[in-house]
Amino acid sequence: MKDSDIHKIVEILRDAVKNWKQPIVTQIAERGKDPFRILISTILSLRTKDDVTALASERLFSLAKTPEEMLRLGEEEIAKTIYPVGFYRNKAKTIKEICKTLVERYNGKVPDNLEELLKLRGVGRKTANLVITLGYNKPGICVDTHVHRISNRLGYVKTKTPEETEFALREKLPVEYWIEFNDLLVTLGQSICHPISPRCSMCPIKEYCDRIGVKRSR
DNA sequence: AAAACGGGGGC
DNA sequence: GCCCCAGTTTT
Repeated sequence: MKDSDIHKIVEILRDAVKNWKQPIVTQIAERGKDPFRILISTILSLRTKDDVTALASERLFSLAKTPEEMLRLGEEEIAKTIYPVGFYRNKAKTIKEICKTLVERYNGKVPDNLEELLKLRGVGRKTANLVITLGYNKPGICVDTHVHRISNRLGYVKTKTPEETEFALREKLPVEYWIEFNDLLVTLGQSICHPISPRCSMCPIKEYCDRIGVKRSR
């Protein structure tokens, strides 16, 4: 693709994703933009299917809605509640630790900037950027495996790691698209642009795509 | 750079 | 049965 194609691509995807299933964290974000809910839901969603994540998130938030309330739950209780998300013991520990830090050092509020968010145990660049964009509506570029894969497949960036992709996008992606870019590409990635054997024939932006690294497609 | 965390679902 | 999944931390 040409760099100038990005405007057309975003425009097409904006229209197309309305008809597709939205990523779970985006769904949760739309219910009420509570940064704490976004943060915890994102932690739960790591390497875990959407429906399982949604169920676990709903159960956990029915027990506690704030860091203070959640801190009163035992680690075992959290683990039992969020089961069967992947890495559930690990995540229970992470959630407990994050709540403790939020209450003790951040007055029970989720930080609204990258630097502070990244200090939290279990929060990497992907999670931190998602909280900033969905929770605080601030410019940020959240790069997960979908964004990393598709940005390279399109030929928009040429990078080896998600972190490199984030910095490359910061250089060339128009800032007005930063917040929504992640949601558009994740939705496309889950519906059509799969890691293996993507369904290129029905992709709305196929005419702009270089298909870098795509061996077989449907 | 690679391993570890981990259960569920698709094929 | 084998492989993959909105990652991050540890070795």
